[in-house]
Amino acid sequence: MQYWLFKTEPDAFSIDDLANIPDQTEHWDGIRNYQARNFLRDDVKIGDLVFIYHSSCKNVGIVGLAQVIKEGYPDHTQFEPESQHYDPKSLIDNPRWVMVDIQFRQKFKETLDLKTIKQMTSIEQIGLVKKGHRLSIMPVQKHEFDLLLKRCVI
DNA sequence: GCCAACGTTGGC
DNA sequence: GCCAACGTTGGC
Repeated sequence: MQYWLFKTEPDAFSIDDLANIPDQTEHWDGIRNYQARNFLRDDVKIGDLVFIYHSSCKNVGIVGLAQVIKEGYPDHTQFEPESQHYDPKSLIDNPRWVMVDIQFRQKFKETLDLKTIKQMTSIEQIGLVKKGHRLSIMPVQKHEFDLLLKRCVI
């Protein structure tokens, strides 16, 4: 069992959107970064727990928890010319981009904001607070997950 | 909206 | 395979 952090812009898709879908399940499409793709394709497994992180918004931080219920499979939007994520170079019999399905687990009472996360010790290794921090899919170590979850208001 | 820090692209 | 130009990300 592994732990992850998925970023999303709440204006496009938020933790509330996930919670409000009838089966509370959504495919995490649109990832167009090779490192993130490799995580989705090779490492994200059924049962893994996922922090949902809101970026590019007023209240940046971890907002909730989801769980992986389907492992990597082709992201259909890469083949849709009208999609913002269309990739004309991707071949139907050799898809370049994959996605996973996740299901809502809980929304925290408060956002665990980035500022707080940065102030936490023993968490320096999480990609989120390292230089760059641009991956939209990143692994979280178990001890980091435990520390972060402990700070979340459930 | 700014801008630093990246990743990607493409000419050579 | 190098690397400059370009596009994107994301906090502020």
